[in-house]
Amino acid sequence: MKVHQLTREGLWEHETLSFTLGCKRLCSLAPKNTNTDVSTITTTTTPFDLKSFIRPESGSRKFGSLVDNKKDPPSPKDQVETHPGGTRWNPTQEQIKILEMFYKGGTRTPNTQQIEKITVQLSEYGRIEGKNVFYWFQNHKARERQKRKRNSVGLALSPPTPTFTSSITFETRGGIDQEDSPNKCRSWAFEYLEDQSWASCKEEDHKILELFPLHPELGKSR
Amino acid sequence: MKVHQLTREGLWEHETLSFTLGCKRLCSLAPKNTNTDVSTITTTTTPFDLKSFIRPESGSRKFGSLVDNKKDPPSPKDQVETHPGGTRWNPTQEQIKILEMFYKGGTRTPNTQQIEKITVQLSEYGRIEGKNVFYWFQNHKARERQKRKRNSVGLALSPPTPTFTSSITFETRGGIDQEDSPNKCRSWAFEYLEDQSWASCKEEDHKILELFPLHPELGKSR
DNA sequence: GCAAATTAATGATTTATTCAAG
DNA sequence: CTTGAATAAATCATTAATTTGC
Repeated sequence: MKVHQLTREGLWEHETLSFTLGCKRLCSLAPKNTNTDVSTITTTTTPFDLKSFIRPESGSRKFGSLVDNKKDPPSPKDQVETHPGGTRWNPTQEQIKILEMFYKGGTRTPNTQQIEKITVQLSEYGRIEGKNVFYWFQNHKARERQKRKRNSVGLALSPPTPTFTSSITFETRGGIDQEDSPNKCRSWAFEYLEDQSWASCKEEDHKILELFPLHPELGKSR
Repeated sequence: MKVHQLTREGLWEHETLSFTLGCKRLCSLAPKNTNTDVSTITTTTTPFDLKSFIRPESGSRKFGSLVDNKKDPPSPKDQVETHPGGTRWNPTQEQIKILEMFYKGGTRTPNTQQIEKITVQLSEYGRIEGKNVFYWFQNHKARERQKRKRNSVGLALSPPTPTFTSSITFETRGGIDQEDSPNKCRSWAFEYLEDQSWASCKEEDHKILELFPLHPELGKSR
């Protein structure tokens, strides 16, 4: 359904400077042996899925020395549900469950640290990358939003009882589950690039994590 | 799939795991001594601007062993223009110049590798982070777009000559400077997290960069 | 039963908007 | 008022559910 729109008109030719690169499209075929490195405690991914050489960028590994805590295959129900081919992330039941717990707990736009934390934990149940976590929250939030909107519109349009028909939209309002507001503190993944405080974070987990309340501010939503 | 559908009505109370985090808002006050580490060749930033301890997360450095190519103070015109206070990036003339070159060369949404490359290069002229480069392209693209739209609308609305009034919008059309289309290959910064192929990239710069054409595909624009 | 065809979900990207520093 | 930074909305694309004809 819905084929791609239509290509823009341009025909562009070259990049002035010789920057080129590995096409992500292709890369995505390679599993790109996730976490392991930066992740801290319990990582579970396989060392490297061969085939990773399909992907030019991933080239050589990089400081493999660093955290060489490369266990062998995962633990729980390992592969099976973890995108075997290596394309896009396919969350397992447990992963979804945990993610939803966070969501219900109020997490909407986790910052880099949170993302990595969550990623590490979820990696217990299958391969997963930080970006998957990030995207999940993005999408989940957006889709809850549109679902709610759709509902409210539906209710507004459909004639019958605008009265409280029990809790149809449950507690998705008020109380804890607010739109998002706080947490704008989320920094971006590039932080890893610049100051990879993550590697060191390992030892300060608790110390750091307790420094700030999860919802430091509440006003200033947008 | 589709299972978890309505696990929602839960009541979650606490975040099972004790995730909390460091607020980015605060962090951004700290310069967070950029690149140095990951960057490859010619890095120029100062080792670390002290004051970085304002930021809780940045804690200790991290594998300083890895690329210890930490030169001392920059070279060209060092600090001066590089956000002294430490808030947001304030590009120097040279940086803008180079960025525009890339833009005119056709770069719109550089991928992680490109970003880092560019960042390294630009860091010659002042402090800069990968995300600055990313945002610059995002904003520049968007604003060129809206500028163009505004112009075309303006022309459409204002009665006079819809004929070619020379090149008002210069080469922002056709030829080299197309909208964006390709380059969807851009991967996200999280890649650094997962597979930090960057560290190794240093030695394979040319090798890797020449593997793929910049605009591998042309259809499927959006 | 089962595999191709279709549809529904949802992961991943890009674009549009908004916020706010300077 | 320009523009760096960040978020939300829209869109694309792939996977799994499901339907359908055999």
